[in-house]
Amino acid sequence: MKLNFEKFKKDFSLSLEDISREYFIRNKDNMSIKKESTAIKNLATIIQTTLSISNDRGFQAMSLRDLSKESGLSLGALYSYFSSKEELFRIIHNIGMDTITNVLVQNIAHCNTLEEKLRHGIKIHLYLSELMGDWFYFLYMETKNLSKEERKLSLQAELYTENIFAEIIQEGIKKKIFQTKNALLISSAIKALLQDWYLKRWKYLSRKITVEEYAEFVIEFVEANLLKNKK
Amino acid sequence: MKLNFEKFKKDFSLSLEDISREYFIRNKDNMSIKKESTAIKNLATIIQTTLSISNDRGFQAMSLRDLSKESGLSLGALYSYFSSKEELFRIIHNIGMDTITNVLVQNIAHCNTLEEKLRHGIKIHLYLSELMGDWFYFLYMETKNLSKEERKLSLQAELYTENIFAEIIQEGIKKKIFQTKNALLISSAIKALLQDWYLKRWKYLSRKITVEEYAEFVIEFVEANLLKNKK
DNA sequence: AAAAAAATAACGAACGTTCGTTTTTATATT
DNA sequence: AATATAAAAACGAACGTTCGTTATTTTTTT
Repeated sequence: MKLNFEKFKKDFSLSLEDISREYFIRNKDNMSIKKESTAIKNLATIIQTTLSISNDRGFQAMSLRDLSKESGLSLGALYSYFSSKEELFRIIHNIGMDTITNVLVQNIAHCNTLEEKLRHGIKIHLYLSELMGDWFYFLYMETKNLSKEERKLSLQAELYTENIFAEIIQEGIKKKIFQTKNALLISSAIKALLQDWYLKRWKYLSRKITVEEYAEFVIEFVEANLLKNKK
Repeated sequence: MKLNFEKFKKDFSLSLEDISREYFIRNKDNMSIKKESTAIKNLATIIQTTLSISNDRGFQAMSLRDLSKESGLSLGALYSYFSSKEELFRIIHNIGMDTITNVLVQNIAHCNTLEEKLRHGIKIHLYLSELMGDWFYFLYMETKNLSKEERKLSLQAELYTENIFAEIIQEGIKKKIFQTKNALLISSAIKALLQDWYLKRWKYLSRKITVEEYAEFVIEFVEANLLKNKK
């Protein structure tokens, strides 16, 4: 049950090609590209290049000519994989959301104690964002491109994660394991600390802090509050 | 010495007009608008509208026709206040950076105890970001528009704030007031929690959490770590 | 040779920007 | 005080360029 990053990384087999394959299989009827291997290869390239340019200069600032040049596909070829720039955004956004949500849901393990549950949740989030940093950063920074209604859905996803922690803490309070008046604020703070890891990658990278070290820190930081008068 | 938001708000007299006035006076030689009152009025409108559109849809997504329409100034008139869209960005970015830095530097008070100093720093940051939320959000989300070199300067500003807290904590460790192995990580976490306040305004607003409540929470949250084995 | 995929070329709309003109405001003259 | 003149500010149509997108042609694969 003891989770570390190496183990998570090994079990986490989702490559960009896997993600592209799943998308192709689900949507092959509406796609003009017939051959699976070609579709997957190019989809993976397109997504990777888009994430890379967007995270550097912004999705709006990326022209399709940029994408063409940096992906090695012609303008015409690109349009075999999406019908508009807006759709390209939606594809990446939706794939990212779904993938992340699925991995999180599947990995929220049933631990023995609530303390373990809390630690486990924090680690899973951090480890996943370590492996899918591009996606997390993109989803966070490019929400502006969504319509008003789509944004609301995106906000609910934010609250969803927060709620997972809130529920653990609430239950802990009932069972008198945790002690705090601010269960929701603490959940919110946890979320902020988890996000900092992928929003400020450059900082932690330059300081040579590993994801495991950071996870330990966050856990300690949070537990110092929840177990304040316990120890 | 006891600081609360109401007091800070009253003492903080900087309006958008004040900021525009200072910019005008500094740059009047290079400006085609001669009359101070006109320049200030329109500069304030331009800045406010740009911040508003940018924070909603993104600076890149804002066309100058949008800005013209929503500010009430014609396309031609706009170009009397800046020489290019890029310059408009730089003007707002630089004014924002300078203003915020100045206010912070001026308000880092010399408190009696280190604990007070820490609390004071947290409050000042939160109160200021409460009053200048638009600017903070803009500066955070639109860094992409800067050149590589300008970005580096921007990152150093991020580290500057962090360092203020790091130094307080370091000193506290020396004097055996605080206790932690992770002074820098805690500073980094403080920064993340302060940023969450203006990055997730919608969330805290909808939960009706006031800036004072949040400040109290952050202080409590941090002190629980620094004073762990003290109480 | 037929089908699929990629590359090329072209289109109209929208962009940032400029500029000749008009409107408004301030100054000078009667 | 009223009028004439000059300066300042605002206007919006038009320019060249770049954008997303589509139609056509070429290349590759089966």
